[in-house]
Amino acid sequence: MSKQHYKAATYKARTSIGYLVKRSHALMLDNLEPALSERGFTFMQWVILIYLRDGIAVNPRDICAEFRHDSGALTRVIDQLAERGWLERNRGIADRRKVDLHLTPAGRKAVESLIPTVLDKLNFALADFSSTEVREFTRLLTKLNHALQQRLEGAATSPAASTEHV
Amino acid sequence: MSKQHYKAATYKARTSIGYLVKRSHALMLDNLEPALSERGFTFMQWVILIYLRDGIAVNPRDICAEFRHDSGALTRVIDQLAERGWLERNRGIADRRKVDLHLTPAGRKAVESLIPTVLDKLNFALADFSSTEVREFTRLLTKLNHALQQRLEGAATSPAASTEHV
DNA sequence: AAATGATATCTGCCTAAGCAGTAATTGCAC
DNA sequence: GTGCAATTACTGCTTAGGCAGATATCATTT
Repeated sequence: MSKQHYKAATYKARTSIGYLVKRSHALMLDNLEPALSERGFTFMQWVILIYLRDGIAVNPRDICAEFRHDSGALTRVIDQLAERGWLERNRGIADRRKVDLHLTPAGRKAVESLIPTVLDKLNFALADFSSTEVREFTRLLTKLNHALQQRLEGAATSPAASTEHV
Repeated sequence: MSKQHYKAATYKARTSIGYLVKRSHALMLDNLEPALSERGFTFMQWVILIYLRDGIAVNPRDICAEFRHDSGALTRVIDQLAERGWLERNRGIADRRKVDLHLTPAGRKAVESLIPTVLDKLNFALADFSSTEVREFTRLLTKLNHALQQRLEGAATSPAASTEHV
């Protein structure tokens, strides 16, 4: 049985982790998106480009899993990026179902030029935080993600798991 | 000048607060939404109902500000909730531009019946966390939100503020 | 009090995300 | 090896969110 951090008698939505995470996400987007849009990029386009830079070569499937984005929607974002010459698609050689994505030189240049802007916005958001706080914040978020990822995967394979913790 | 928590030379998207927050948000939704949908509610419907329960009576404007939701989209979600008899709209008495929202008895019953499900999912997500961790996590998220909220409001009134921190 | 500007809600339009179904390919059981 | 289930990417359809304008009301200035 899981710990009872929240109890019905005392629960207020606005102090719950769920609400706070949702709000943080929205505020971070509002912080970043205008800067990207000025340079002609959407947030999802940026996400894919930076992921390609960090991961060298990847398939749409990996991006869907990492960013929990819809597979159909992703195909269309990749279409846009390919049309503008920032990445290329190649059928996977080991597994022909897959599509290997890699940045073109122009794409690499574009993403590198965006990085300072994004870092600036990130540092802007965390200006009041000490290094220790950022480190602890990172640790807690990673821990939450890791736990949820594992639990959700488990629930997908065994439907009974959804009530298992009740 | 803000602290330089992130530097271009060492930046990896997957260890940044921005990415981690986005991912947490997505995973929390995946955790909660199926349970709500089983009971015939969407996430946004739940959000409005619980906010009304906590805040007694509120206007759409407050919900937009709190949840950073589009005003037009919100009108339509409220339409749905009103049609199903869970809340009622009244023109504001002090200010006739505003609309006062309040739960009907049926609406209150509905939201109360959903709370255990939601708490269960929240506790499920935080099962590995100690009380101290949850408290610190809450504090850090609140701090981030508060900082961003203030900074974004400032940027809205004075456009120069967007580069002020560079 | 008249005029101007700001605020709150709503409406229509457009884009993007979510969902279901398809085709191609692979892995596995037998 | 054949058959069957699972995986990957894509396509069409539906729905919800984002954006720009319209309307009604209020606040402020003169």
